Amino acid sequence: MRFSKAFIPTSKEAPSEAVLVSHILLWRAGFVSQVASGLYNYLPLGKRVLRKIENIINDEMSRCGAQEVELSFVTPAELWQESGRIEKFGKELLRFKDRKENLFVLGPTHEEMMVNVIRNRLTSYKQLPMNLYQIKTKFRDEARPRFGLMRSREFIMKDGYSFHANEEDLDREFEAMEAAYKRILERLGLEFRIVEADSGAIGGSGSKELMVIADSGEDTIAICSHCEYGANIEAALCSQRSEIPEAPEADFNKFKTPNIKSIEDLSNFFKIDSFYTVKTIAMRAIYEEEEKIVLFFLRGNDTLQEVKATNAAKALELMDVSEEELKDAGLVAGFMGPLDMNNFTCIFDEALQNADSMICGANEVDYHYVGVDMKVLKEAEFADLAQVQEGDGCPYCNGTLSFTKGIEVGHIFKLGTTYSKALKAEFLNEKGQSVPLIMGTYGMGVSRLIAAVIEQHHDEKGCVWTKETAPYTLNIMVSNIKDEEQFALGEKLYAAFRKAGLEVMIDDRKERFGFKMKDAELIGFPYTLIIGKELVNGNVQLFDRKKDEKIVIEASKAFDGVMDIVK
RNA sequence: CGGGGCGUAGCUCAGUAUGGUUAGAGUACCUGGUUUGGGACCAGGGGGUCGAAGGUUCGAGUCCUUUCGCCCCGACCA
Repeated sequence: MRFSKAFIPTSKEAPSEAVLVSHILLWRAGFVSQVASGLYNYLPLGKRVLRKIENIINDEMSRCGAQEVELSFVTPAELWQESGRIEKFGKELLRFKDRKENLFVLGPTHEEMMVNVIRNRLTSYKQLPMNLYQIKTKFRDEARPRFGLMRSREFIMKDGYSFHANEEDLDREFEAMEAAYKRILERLGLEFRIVEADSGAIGGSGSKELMVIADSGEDTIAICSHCEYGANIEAALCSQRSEIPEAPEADFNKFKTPNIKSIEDLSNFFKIDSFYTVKTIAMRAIYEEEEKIVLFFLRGNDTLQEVKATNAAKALELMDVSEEELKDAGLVAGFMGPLDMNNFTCIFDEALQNADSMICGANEVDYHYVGVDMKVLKEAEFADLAQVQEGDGCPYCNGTLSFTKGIEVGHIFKLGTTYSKALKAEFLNEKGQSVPLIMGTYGMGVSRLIAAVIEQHHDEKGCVWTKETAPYTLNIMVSNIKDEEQFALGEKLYAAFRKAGLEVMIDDRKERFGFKMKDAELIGFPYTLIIGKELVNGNVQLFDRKKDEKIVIEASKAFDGVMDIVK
């Protein structure tokens, strides 16, 4: 491509609404432009990068025997009613009617559509397993799109779906997909971590997220200092505390604790470690049919992990409860405790199992119980509710956990039969029984990956694309196009590199050296071949964007010299 | 959906407190010239329904009302 003819609107200044470095640079370098909140145009350079990433994905998918399809973006609302997700997705589903008044939605993900495609077509165990995927525009009418391509409403996702006759085969495919996703991210040159994720209300036996490490990430992940363990904080586990503080000695008793409401006040008041206090958190749990107050109990030094709590309560979501509402329910803010709470659903954190010598609220203003043995609570429901903290022990080795921020670029999921049951996608097994297909789903945010690559690969001058992601591998920069020798050599090399199949751009614009160099650095070509003032000495220079250095090459050997480095 | 901020040239922004020439600057763009190794210089030029609608006023970018859009924090996010 000739720069003089290319549509690459670069800009010295950043748009005021952009905050994230990837958003700023992709905009400034002319890769994307914004249409409206959460809607972006891909300009020629952006489209090329997009295709690069898609090619890598396609390559790795075909190595795994997955087949590419393309499903309709507009999907009949009926399918969403059938699966029950039309309510669940709520306003994120963009709905509209056609001229015949039929209701449709723009696909935010395609489980329903894919199941619809294969049901009554994958009907025998002999046809299994099957893995079908697509790379396609998705639309989710997010309440709050932000951070440029990172979280847009219209975005491009690779979504794959596999179908199996049994759980073992799903496990095998899940691992194969994990390995494939790992290879994709490695080829893209990303530093990432595959972490355990919350499987959420969808159920299924497991899910993993692919997190690109970046300070700008929206997710917090806990990673082990020693082993491979990593988990989204929503699902992270930790080992049991190794150092147990000395237990306070006290017989069971009711104690006057005037105006002592917080855990901090309580541990100061009794001069004990908050480990021996019981934290009580009341939440309003929302269910499909009803809503009710659920009480969660943890050790005072732990904090409630809301996603874990939501799962433990099997609720759709949890809402905060105001002091007013607590009072109406007969609860005393600041003095709630687990004893005699038969009227409420109570869930205890596992750390409270067999806990002794505890201090907890007496459900009476200004009173706490001391010396409580949790064993008095018969048939209490225990679950993992506490959020892991930095420094906690790894659940699998003796390493410690630290927190880092990640960008979720992929999510792979063992779905099981949730959708095949809802949409009645069944096959005949070896025994001739009709059973639902067992499914896995594998998502990867392609447009988000573009932003993630730049989040990790940039400097103060601009983008630094890796060889596999760059829109063009080589930029030939003719310093002064009025210099006939420079111009002629540039054209000659441009033709030669093109013939050799290299993705090459020639900057033949009537601009000065500095101007063109700034653009080259902003755009982030991995290599720029500078044909300039050194030519009178018989030399050209190859600028390496990542190393930020120029090496001199004899002009007569430019082609081979560059090919050796660039290929 | 709650809280906050901002809408003036393609982009960055001044002007709005206290209403008053023909609405400005930088940058980008066009023409001519000079220049040619780090976003050059000189001269000339094009480009604006001041987000929109309504109102107050002799007069509104500026005041009032309504509304739309964009960004940030939070809620939310298979």
